[in-house]
Amino acid sequence: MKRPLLHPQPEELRLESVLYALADPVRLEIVRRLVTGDCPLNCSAAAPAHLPKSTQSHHFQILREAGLICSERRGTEVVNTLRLDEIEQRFPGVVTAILKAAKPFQCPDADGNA
Amino acid sequence: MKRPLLHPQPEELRLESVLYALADPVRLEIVRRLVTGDCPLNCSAAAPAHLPKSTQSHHFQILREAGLICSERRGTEVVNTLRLDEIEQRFPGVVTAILKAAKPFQCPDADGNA
DNA sequence: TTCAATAGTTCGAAACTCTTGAACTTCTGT
DNA sequence: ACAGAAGTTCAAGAGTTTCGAACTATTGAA
Repeated sequence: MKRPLLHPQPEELRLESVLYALADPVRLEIVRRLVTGDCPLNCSAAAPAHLPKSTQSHHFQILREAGLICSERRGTEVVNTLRLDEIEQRFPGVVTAILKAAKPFQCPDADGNA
Repeated sequence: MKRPLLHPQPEELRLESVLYALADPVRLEIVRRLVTGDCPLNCSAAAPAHLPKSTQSHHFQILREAGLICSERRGTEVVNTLRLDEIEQRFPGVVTAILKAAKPFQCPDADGNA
């Protein structure tokens, strides 16, 4: 079977699902990594080290179905990007405030400045 | 036994717990009711109608232990208030953005103005 | 084309959490 | 002291989460 990584449309995003997805330390960390280096990361690179692959896969599914990330197959790997703009448009300030609160020490911006 | 409604200190608040608490539709609705009418509400008044009391109690416990609400016994009932200022100070913008996103239609303020 | 390696996904079982009725505790008014 | 009101605790069934084992898809040789 081939379920091709379904992503919700912007209108379909549910606030509860977004919060639920971010309420897990592992998933919050994944999102944090995706936002800091703003290039697509494959699953292993985005997830904390030593996390079993099956657990990884589960977390990425939850992030994807909440609409937080977009995952595409690229050869043998799946690369992930944050859907930050869409989420900001639908729920302004929510994810940015969470990400700010989640990392009180380091705050590099998108242009690479510290 | 008498566990006297423990509340975490502001420094003890964990972002994950706050998000987790707000990721449930029932609890989000409770918080929404507590913020709109900004007077203390007892559990039955703050919770959605017809929710079993045991379930109510469970949800209030999670909100309390996440640090989102303060619950005090007042005679035979327990009255609840949002700990909005403390949470805003610890995680600026997070809960306010969530509450804004959670109610796109209605925004009556405390004075009864629309 | 076939093989092995790499990157993820699916399955299944144990551990954990959520929901809810039943029983219990606290406080108030009579 | 008793009945009633408001919550809490307990226990059981349903639903999740975690993670190893088996599986699938893609690539790059041989």
